[in-house]
Amino acid sequence: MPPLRIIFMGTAELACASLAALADSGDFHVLAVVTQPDRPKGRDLKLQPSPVKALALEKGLPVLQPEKARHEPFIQELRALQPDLIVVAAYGQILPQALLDVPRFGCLNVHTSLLPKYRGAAPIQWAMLDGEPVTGVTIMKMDAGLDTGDILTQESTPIAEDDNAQTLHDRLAAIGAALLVKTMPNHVAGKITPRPQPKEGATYARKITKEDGHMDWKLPARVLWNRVRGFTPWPGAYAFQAAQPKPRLIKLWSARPVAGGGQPGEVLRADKEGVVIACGEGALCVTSLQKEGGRRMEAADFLRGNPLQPGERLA
RNA sequence: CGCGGGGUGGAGCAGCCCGGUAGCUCGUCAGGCUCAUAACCUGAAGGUCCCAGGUUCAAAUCCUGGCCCCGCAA
Repeated sequence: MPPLRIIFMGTAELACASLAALADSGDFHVLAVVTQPDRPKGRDLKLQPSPVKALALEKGLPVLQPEKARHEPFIQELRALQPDLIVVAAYGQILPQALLDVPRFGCLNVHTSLLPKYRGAAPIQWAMLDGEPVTGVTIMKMDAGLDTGDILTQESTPIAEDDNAQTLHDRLAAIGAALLVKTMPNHVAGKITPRPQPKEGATYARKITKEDGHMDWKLPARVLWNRVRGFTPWPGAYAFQAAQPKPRLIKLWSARPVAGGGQPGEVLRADKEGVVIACGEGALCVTSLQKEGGRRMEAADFLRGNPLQPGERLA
């Protein structure tokens, strides 16, 4: 059997593992990589290629960057490539039915949740924020809805206490890539019967915003602990320390719930073990933190030059 | 040129505005105290103050250029 003719559509870092797996396998011929146009990024607001584009160039694969994938001229361009299959992972645009109809074996999507739970933009973070014990990856046959396509395969992974959104992301990316290359041949061979998603239990994982990372100390420590993990590395869990001329933003990189009580936001202790902050219920021991302008530090290092006194309130 | 903070013994910071002896907390090493210690006491070692120019009698400090790290914004 000749290699499957594949078009890969992806943008974010998450998609890179899948693209690499496809490109490195002899079973697939990647005709083109579709990714979002370069965007201004970084401190100089310079145009930056997406992680997927960077990888594609490294692999010597042709790159397409349409502003809108749904526009007819672009869909015709894809059609002309005569792909057998399109694989989509963290691409960032909704694809219309006309595009989904291009490849004869349809479009597959790598989604980082156990669908129908956590459809949408931020499934990894929300699974963690909700304190789920388990999450996973779903390979689905795409339809025109938002992550509503029929399920081909799924693989789960437990969410560990020391996981954060970054570690979970990396693990899911790897699992997804492996599951994808395993699923594709079986799908093409008709060995998999697509299962419609259960009607019950569907949830939507809305996009995370910068503001979500602002800690609300009135919430229970358990909830804030999940937020610290779920918002690391982006947007980061943060709080403000009173300072002149303006409050200083402090990012909380890692923490664990501990016993304790006090006014929400009050620093109860600050030593090499960490900075213990009272929450609405219980307390949070922050073990790794970073002030604006500074680099990330363990609590002991941070406190040497940035004293936090018991009684001080964070907002 | 999007806005801003920073680079000072091994770690984290102060000193810079207002040039003139390298400071603090911690770590390290040695000694002491102690049943003992991550605790306490005493002492010591350890620094091209990011780099290159400039101003000056004198630069960590002021000026110019460069490199690197980070927060915001996107």
